[in-house]
Amino acid sequence: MNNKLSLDFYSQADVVSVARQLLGKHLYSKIGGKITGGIIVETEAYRGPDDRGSHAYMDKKTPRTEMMYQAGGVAYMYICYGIHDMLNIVTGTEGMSHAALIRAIEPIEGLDVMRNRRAIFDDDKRLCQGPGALAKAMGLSKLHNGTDLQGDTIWLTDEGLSYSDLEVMAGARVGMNFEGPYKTIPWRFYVKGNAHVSRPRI
DNA sequence: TATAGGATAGGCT
DNA sequence: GCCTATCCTATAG
Repeated sequence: MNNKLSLDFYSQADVVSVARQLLGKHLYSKIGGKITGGIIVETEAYRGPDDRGSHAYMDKKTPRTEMMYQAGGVAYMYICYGIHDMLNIVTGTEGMSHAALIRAIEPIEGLDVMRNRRAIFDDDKRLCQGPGALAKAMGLSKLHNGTDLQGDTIWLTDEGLSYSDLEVMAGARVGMNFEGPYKTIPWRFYVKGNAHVSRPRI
């Protein structure tokens, strides 16, 4: 596997473009000696400091957001609603607080492991459908915050698959509970008609 | 220190 | 469709 995404990819300045480019890339994790992974089919871009939806809005620096300011190519993970772990890909250069949330993958590797972690045995399309579900299926938690994506714990590859603009939908991000332009800005990208995309398909 | 609320998912009406 | 578990984080006092 020599087709890991490079630092050049992660250091791109435009996180919205990166989120779009991530569709079709493969995401893998190796946790407890078990490899799981699949094709990214849904992402969202978070562009601090101007993005009100970002944890780094207004350049907010806290212990939690610290990882978002690292140079691109590491994981930013945090817990949402006390229950769900979220996996983000940090992008841009050091000091930029940009990140792309991975919301859903189409599982292709380690299906049995994912079924067991999720305790779902009769509906594979639900295994990684949504950011919390995906992290659980792949064995990821906020313990993996800061993981270097060039390593062998979490990594992304280009397997030659890409989706054309005709196959991709852009819409408002999920869970934006505030008012203003960033509530509805179309920074959520997903593969049209793909069964593994999470709920709100609008 | 105390407390309100969140980039969700699953179960129930 | 509506409801809420669950606990960490951020912010205020």
